[in-house]
Amino acid sequence: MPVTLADVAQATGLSASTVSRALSDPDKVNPHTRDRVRRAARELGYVPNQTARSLSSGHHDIIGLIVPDIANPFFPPIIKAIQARAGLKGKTVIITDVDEHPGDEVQRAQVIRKRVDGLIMVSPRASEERLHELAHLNPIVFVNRQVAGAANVLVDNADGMAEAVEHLTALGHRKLAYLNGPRRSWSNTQRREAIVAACAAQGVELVEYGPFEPQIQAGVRAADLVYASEVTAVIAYDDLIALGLMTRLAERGVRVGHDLSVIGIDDSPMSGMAYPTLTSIHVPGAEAGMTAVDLVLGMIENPSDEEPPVVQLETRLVVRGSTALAPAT
Amino acid sequence: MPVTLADVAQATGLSASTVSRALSDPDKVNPHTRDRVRRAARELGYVPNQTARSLSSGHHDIIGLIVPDIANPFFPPIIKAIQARAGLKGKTVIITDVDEHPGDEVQRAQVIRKRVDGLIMVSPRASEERLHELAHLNPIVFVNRQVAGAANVLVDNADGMAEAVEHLTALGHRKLAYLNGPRRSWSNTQRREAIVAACAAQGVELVEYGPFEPQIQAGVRAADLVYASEVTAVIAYDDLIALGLMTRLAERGVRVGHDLSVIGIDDSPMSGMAYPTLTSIHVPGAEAGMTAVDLVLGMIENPSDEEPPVVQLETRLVVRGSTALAPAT
DNA sequence: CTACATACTGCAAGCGATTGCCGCAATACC
DNA sequence: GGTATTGCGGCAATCGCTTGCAGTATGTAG
Repeated sequence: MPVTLADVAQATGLSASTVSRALSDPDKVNPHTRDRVRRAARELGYVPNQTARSLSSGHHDIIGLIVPDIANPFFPPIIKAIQARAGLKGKTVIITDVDEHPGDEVQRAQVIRKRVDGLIMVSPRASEERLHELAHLNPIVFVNRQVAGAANVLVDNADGMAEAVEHLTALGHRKLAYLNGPRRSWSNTQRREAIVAACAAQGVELVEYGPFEPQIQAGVRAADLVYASEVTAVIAYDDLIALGLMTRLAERGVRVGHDLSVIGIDDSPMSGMAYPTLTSIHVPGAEAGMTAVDLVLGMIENPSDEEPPVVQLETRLVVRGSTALAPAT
Repeated sequence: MPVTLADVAQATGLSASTVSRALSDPDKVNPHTRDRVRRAARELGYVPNQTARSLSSGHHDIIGLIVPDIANPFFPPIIKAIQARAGLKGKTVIITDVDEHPGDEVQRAQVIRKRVDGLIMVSPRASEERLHELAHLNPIVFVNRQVAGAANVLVDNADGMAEAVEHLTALGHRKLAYLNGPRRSWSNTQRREAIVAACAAQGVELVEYGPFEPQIQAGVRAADLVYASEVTAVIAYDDLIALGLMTRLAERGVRVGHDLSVIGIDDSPMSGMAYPTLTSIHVPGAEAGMTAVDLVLGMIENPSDEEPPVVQLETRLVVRGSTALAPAT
């Protein structure tokens, strides 16, 4: 039913090889022939069968992307950055959402890997050992998650976190809370350690709550814990939790940015749109995505056996309306 | 380098055909042989080459999904519903975000189509003619966009819109604004016509603004227009615009849900989390997604030449905190 | 006029699976 | 015990395209 290369060949009286070359390697064929082929292809409505092409050529011109949860606003900008960058290089991106099921990640990666030239996994949740199994299906790069022996694009939370604590102390806060993310989250470990270090360095008292899932609902739940405590400022594992927190606090009559300061992490698009606007630690997701694409593409072009590259990106605090002077005691 | 079927065949002393059957059609082979093959495959680390499998079998066990913008919170629930439903039936979903570039949609669809067994396009932005070209690459189903001659899952905005206007008039509002979505958006046309009809039916004065892009920023811009007008209630093309509107109005000291009522459309996850919570017209995205999957799968199983199915889903109003009695004049 | 590049194009061998058809042996039946 | 059945497994064709190699024609040089 569908038009194949052979049909075009027959229509033009040429061989399949020539048609193939005319279409995908124009320099190797006589300009006149090329045009004739192109015209015929167009007229017949020929669309190359990518599957066949991949099978014989060995590449797909696709890069695979695995994210934990597209509903989390942290990811879309990353995804878009990746798509844009890949598009620039003539690659298509296919996205898979594993819906926060760590168990699926590895398996999905294995399957997808067979259909793409390279893989990018953003913030994978699976255990280090399991991810390690994946390191071998090069090219693969892990974003926002350290996996020894594999290409990594990492985000260093320390700077931003230090800035955040510094910002709060400057505003007079002396006791603050950290709302933990998922217990097994690598990011949470990083962030938690960074804040503990920052608080210790700056002599601020820290209490912890959680773990909380990176969802608005969890922030709502967190709000009541915070409300009952005596902290004057809160740093949340991510913007979603911060947002849920703010909403719930507003309901209970707490004026965020006045009675209580809140800082989120990720600097997702929502943070500028909440009310009050959310002070947040900017995580360079888009840059990370673009870097990841460059790494994958690089690894595709010259697959070396050298130690895979590791890139570190930095975070910084973006101050908005949710942080203010500590209330007088 | 990679282990192939032939390798497993050689290792077991069997033929490739037998190995193939043992792996993908277990009943056609002796249990003992089957186990032997499985073990060998496991030991060798054999992973079937999906590309080859697709080429020869003609199917991919994948369904393609094209969405305009994953950053728009309206889509993730749909995407997840689609993935869940497809997963249940043993299919994988690959997502492509066309980033609101209508021009890309058709081309992307053509390309993707070659790698999947069926296609779902959610809220495509391209013109009807262009979409019509796609109708032929069956199975394909359009969600939230009517394309004559193709399978459709449509959402009827009329009910929800009527409820919304009714709700507002019951609260005493007599003059309201509609914030238009993108000019060429099919949904916007539907919604606009529905609200015009509802207002006419209920004797309410209507003013229109826009078009606005479905983004929070656009809502911010809309806010100033609304502020300067004399309406007491606003219905926005979607929740994002409504959210941006509310944020900006809050900044300007307008108490939404008191001085002014706001209704969004989509009932996206954000709406319950804003402050005040956003009254919104619930659009059954998840149901639409699931239905779409069922349609595609159905069309794959028995490709008929009959008129492709069209399913209509309904909307309803979900009242939250952003709507209240009209202020006394 | 022969000899040798040069430029295109065709041949045919894959890529790695699936699958219809056939043959063989073991089992069943009478 | 002879023949019809049935169950397994192998052969080989096929999916649609790419690509190394070889062949032919044209052009240039000697």
